[in-house]
Amino acid sequence: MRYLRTFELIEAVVRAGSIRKAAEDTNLTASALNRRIQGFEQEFGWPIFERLPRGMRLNPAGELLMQHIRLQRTDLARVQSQVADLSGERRGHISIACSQALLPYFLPKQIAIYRAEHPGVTFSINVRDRAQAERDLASYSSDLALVFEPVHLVEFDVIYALPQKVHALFQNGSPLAEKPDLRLRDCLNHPLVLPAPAYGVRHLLELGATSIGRTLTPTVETESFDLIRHYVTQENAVGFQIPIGLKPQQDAGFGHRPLAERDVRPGQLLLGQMKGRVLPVASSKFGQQLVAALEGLNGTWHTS
Amino acid sequence: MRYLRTFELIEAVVRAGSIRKAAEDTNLTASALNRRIQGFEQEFGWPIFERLPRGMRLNPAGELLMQHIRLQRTDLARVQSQVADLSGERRGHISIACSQALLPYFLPKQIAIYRAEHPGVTFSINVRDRAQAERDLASYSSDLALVFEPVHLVEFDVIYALPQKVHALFQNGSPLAEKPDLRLRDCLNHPLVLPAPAYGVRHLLELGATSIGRTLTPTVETESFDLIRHYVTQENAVGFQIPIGLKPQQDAGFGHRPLAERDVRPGQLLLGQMKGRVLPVASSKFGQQLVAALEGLNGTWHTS
DNA sequence: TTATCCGATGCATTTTTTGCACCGATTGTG
DNA sequence: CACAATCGGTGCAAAAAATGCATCGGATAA
Repeated sequence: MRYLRTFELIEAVVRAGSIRKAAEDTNLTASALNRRIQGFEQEFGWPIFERLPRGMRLNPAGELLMQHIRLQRTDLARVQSQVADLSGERRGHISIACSQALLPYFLPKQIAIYRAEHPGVTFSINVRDRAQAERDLASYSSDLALVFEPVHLVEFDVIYALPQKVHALFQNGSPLAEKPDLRLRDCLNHPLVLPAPAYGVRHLLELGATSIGRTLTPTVETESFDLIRHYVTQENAVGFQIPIGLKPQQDAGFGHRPLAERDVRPGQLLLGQMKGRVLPVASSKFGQQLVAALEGLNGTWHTS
Repeated sequence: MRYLRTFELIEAVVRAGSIRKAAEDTNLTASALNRRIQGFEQEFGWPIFERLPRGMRLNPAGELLMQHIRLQRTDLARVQSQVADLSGERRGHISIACSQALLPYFLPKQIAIYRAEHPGVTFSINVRDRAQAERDLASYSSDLALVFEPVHLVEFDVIYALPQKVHALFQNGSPLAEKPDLRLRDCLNHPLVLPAPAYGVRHLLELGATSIGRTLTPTVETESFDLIRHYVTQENAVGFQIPIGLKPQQDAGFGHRPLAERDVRPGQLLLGQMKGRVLPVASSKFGQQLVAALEGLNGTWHTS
């Protein structure tokens, strides 16, 4: 879009931090770029950058303008998506902020299903923790968020909520597989492989441990759910995950089963969007498909 | 704003209905304008106009684009207003859709009060009936609406609601001024000067008349509240208005008093904005001032 | 039929944008 | 302290884009 060029250039300067660097990125001369910025500021009525001896930085007015630029961009994308939709061809781009647990099975399958019917649609999958996901929505970086136990819930419209018990992962042949009911205290006797404190699973485990007067002392603490899954096959340790990221029969060398609800309360996997925002057609339809898929899981082992 | 020029031109073509007419309005050649439209359509990816033998008309894609253009414009205005606000000077433009009753006293006074403190702010006052007012908000033509008994109330965020009894207007010396309690049936014996059916006062009167088994047969029916006020000074007729458009002591040759509540239920004067929209600073502050002013009226004769 | 109004297009002209060379100012370094 | 390295800003000429003019072909109304 030619008429959005000025905005692109402004964003380039913001990213690069100086006109000269931004000029290289945008295949322009520093002088040309400089004058476009100055020209815009004149039209806009106020400077949007602070001139520092080492470059340019947005001033408060510039920050406000950036919000406008982002809104403008995503709203144009929405219109184009809707226009494509009414001419029959479903095009567009869907950007999702999601928890790691969705990566191995759920999202790949859902994306494949959607793309089978609408090959013109492309996807961005951004792995975000629960706080970042909300920021992503607020800055229009993502259309949909699918996260476990988000924190704030302001500016967040919940489209669907799927309950998820916390599952314990253990080596094949572990005695944990035998008990009629899996208690948290039994797990705590093993070495623990825990997600970092920012994650919802960890938060629920901390709550459960506190209520029985214990503290969690992780042997391995990580941000990678993948590592948790693989580590329990190496040592007789216990890891924790939510079932949507697990297969019903794990044949990768470990087993899993839900923790007793009285020890660790189930969390919620929330599908949401930014409050009040009208999504592009593609994102909206994909959201509907996700709701249907999540509804299908509800009541099955995936939620237990 | 130079970069919005294309949008202005598109709007000009929409208004004029043909490129050649729009070219005159915009001080351009038809050829230049034509090529800008074509250029935009190419960038946008789809035609936005239908080429008719007698001119141009928006196609469905164009209608969607117009929504975007309007949003874009008003959001830019919001940003500029906020920027002006943070640099101390309060600038901006406030657009209000309102009922006629607000014109004689209430709005002029409020605008004057606001402008005394913020001379940089300008106003548009658009007289709209209750249905049009909502459309104005939805199309971003107005920031605030101050209307009596709006109809739909979808997409409408009520900021404040002020109860308003329907008042009867009559010639000085009319027997209607004497009765201890003014009943609707007493008014119906006089010639009636009624607002057109689209107006809230008329609607409430119709309801009241129906409930006592009468019908309203207006001697004069008009869209002008001003005419109603003046007509009752000419003939011994009865007109109807809401008190916010009246002085406590009418010295213009007529008196007024509220109808009994059991005959005609009071309506509500609603201050509102479009649901979910973030208003520019100026509009937002003026809205707060209006709320304070309306609160001050509540409980006084203005609402009785 | 004829006159009229419409959008589209080739070509010359005007306006705008860009690149180049250079300035003054600030900062970090030896 | 000098010196090199950046930074944003500016005058001027070249390149690119937008515009105006003349004109075409098609549809419509009188």
